[in-house]
Amino acid sequence: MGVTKSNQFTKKHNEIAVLLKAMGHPARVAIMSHLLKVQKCICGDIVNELPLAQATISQHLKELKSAGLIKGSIEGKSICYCIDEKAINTLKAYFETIQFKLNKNNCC
Amino acid sequence: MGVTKSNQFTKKHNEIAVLLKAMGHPARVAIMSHLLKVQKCICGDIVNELPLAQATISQHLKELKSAGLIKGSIEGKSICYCIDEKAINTLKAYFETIQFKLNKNNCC
DNA sequence: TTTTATTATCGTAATATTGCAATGTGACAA
DNA sequence: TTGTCACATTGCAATATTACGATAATAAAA
Repeated sequence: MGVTKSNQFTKKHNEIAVLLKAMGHPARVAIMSHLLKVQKCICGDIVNELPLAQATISQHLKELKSAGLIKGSIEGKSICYCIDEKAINTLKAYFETIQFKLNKNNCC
Repeated sequence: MGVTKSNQFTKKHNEIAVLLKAMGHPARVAIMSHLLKVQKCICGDIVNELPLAQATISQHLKELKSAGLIKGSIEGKSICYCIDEKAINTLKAYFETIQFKLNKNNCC
């Protein structure tokens, strides 16, 4: 065992889970937060901002990218990262919908 | 290694990460979705809805609860579950803020 | 061309997660 | 009191994640 049975769930549920899982780590939340704070794309000075080794940061960036939360484009010898708005829109809409439906429930 | 260095990050980042991580699994997204669909609190028929064993569902519910995403109250010999609005509000506000700040950036 | 800067990848160790069968527990019913 | 229902917990195997040092890889600078 130890394998998530993704094929048993709907496409939508898997899509949401992938995005949320990618952000479900304080380092990755911090990375997103930094990308947001500095405005525009950033040519990775993230290693200096976080208390993690370069290899670790690189790994976290890879996960964020493969989940579709950030984009990275090569700029000379460094790489510019920025948040992918689409993913944020998806997640915001998701929680908005939940909140809306919750308001129609009269419980708890 | 293999341990998340949570103490190295801010309280806020950890708080968000805990919530997102808890929802970062298709089964748990599906559970939330079901709780939402049936309206009001639900006396756990979740096992019948998902393709997972009872022990596994119980574990997922425990994680959702300990992260603060759902509440459970004993009702005779079964348990009524419902989504904790506070957590949803937190997450919705979080993504709303990101989206808002993104709009002020002119990049990508 | 050699060096330097920036990022990625590999290998590895420590730990966490996922999933389930089996078993435990507490409330109600018979 | 014995059984049953609804969950929780335990114990385990399989796999995933986190973190980092060492080592590529690539592009610009000297």
